[in-house]
Amino acid sequence: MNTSELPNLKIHLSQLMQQAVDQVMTSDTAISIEITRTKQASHGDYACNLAMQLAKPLHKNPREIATMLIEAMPASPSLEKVEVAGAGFINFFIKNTVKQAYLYHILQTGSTYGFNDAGKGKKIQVEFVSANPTGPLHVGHGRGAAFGASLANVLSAAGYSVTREYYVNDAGRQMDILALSTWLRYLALNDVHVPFPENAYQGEYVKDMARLIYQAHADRYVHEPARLLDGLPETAHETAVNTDEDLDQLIANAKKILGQDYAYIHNLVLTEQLGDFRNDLMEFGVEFDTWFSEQSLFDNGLVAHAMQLLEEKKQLYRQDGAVWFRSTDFGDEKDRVVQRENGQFTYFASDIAYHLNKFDRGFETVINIWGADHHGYISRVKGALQALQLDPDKLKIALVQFAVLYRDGKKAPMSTRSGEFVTLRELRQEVGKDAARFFYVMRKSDQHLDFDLDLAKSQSNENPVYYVQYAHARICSVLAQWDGDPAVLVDANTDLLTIENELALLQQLIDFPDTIEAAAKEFSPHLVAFYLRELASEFHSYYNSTHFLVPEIALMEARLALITAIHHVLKNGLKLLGVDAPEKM
RNA sequence: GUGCCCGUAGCUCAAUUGGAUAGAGCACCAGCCUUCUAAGCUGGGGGUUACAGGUUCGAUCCCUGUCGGGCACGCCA
Repeated sequence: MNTSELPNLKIHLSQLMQQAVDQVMTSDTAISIEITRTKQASHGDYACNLAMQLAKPLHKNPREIATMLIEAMPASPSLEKVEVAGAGFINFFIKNTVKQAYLYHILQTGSTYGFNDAGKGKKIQVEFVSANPTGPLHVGHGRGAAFGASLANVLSAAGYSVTREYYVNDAGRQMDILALSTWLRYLALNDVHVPFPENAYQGEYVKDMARLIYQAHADRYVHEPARLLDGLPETAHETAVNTDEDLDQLIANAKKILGQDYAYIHNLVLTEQLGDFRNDLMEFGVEFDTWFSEQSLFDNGLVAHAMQLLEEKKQLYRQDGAVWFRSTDFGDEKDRVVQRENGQFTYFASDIAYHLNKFDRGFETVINIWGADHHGYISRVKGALQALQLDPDKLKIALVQFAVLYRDGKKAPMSTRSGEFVTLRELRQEVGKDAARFFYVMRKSDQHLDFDLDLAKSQSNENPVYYVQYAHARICSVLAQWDGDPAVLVDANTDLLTIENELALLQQLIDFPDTIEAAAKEFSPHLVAFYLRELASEFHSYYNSTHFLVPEIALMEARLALITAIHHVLKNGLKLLGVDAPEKM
């Protein structure tokens, strides 16, 4: 058999059904032919529910239609038999020889088996994490990172041309607050003490950055501390401030006092934080093609440009000294401010410019991965796209629910500002990259995730990742003991793979490309995780019931060919999820 | 109060998006190492899919209502 032209069985069957439909149907009723895998062996390998769908338009009972379709269907060398079952299902039984023949295909494609061209090379962008560079990444960001990276990998494997992007919020007030926080800590190192604002960044990493400046420049950035509390209430000398207004006044004072030097502080904290993120994410197996600066949107005039376009389309108006976008025209609950009374653009304004820019860069589909707390933001961004005459359906928002941390059976507090959180780095150090990555994508992204730290730390066999990795390691171990040339396995006589376990494994291997395609289509990398666990389960069962290194050479090589194929699929699948496939455990 | 998401075994989660008898893992019970790694395997009990209606050949999935949980309702990001 020519292995390079092996048909995708689902596509093959749907083509057969299409030809049957063309024979049976005279009118051109709109139909969609869905071929699904069956759950039970007695129902064959694949099923089609078309006859039930056609019952109403044809005014006939489904079983009768099913019989007609089967009779009209061209013969296929791949099929053992086709049956009508249940209420009108058409069940397809695939010949064992076809399943066995797939093994050659898998062995030949190896590290690329499972990849397909469902995406047809369409340019797609995945923007994820995009956390404010104002403090270390925590376990909440970890979920977005794991989900986004896995989704991007899956999309890539499904034939899309994927760009992974991180949007850096380097332009806003939060960065000013971090710069101020760092400078105040630095002043303290120089014995200039001001009560540290309650709503500034409290974390230790702020003190670390302050120390960095102090060690390199001593008191170089201590200027006129007496003016620091200008315009603030008298109490600010004794008690820490805690209102937004007071904090903004402090920032303004800092900018005035530091002058040109403010940019140095601002830039240093940004560089430090981004460097830390990049390193942290890299060790988590997450890398980006583009780090896109929000500030660059202002510097390159893209925000002004976007605002001008909206203005031309009469989508902006002035009220109470601010500039508003008519998002209610596009289904939002209320209109939104794009430029504040003080002249500053809002985050929303730069976000409009950013999304306009994404489509200007030629992406056919743009995926944003957001925390679930941002869901109220969707309608205004899509509204803005619509106002700019872009198709809002080309922007897909994948909301990732929060990961709630449990320690000693109790909820762990999570607050970035107060510095009370478990960092992603700590999580990795405690449970390992692989367990963390797998754990994160074991759940559907729109489900809340209970992250039990004690369980994850325990390194016990409750961690599902070990189960899959162990299957991989066992195969490597067997192949090492065999110590033969893997090339000979391509010529193995796969007709000898006839026991139930082996045929089930073959079918699962055949399913792998379909799983990747479904995961890409549904933005559901968890399907890959579940698939891998099921494959590992079937393999472990096989391993326990059947000996591979048997004296009969032909039988041994057939079995080794099978487990080699499993080895490839486990490895390829784990790679999509950012999990290592160790050869020994 | 209004909007969005969610509610499935004791616990944590699936269910090919409307398909056949709702499945796994933990936990619990009983077995399997003289044999390629026991981080494994085999068997067992566990369910009114929160509740009540509706739509149709068929509903965990779609619609309405009730209850319960999360999130969002800024000239913050």
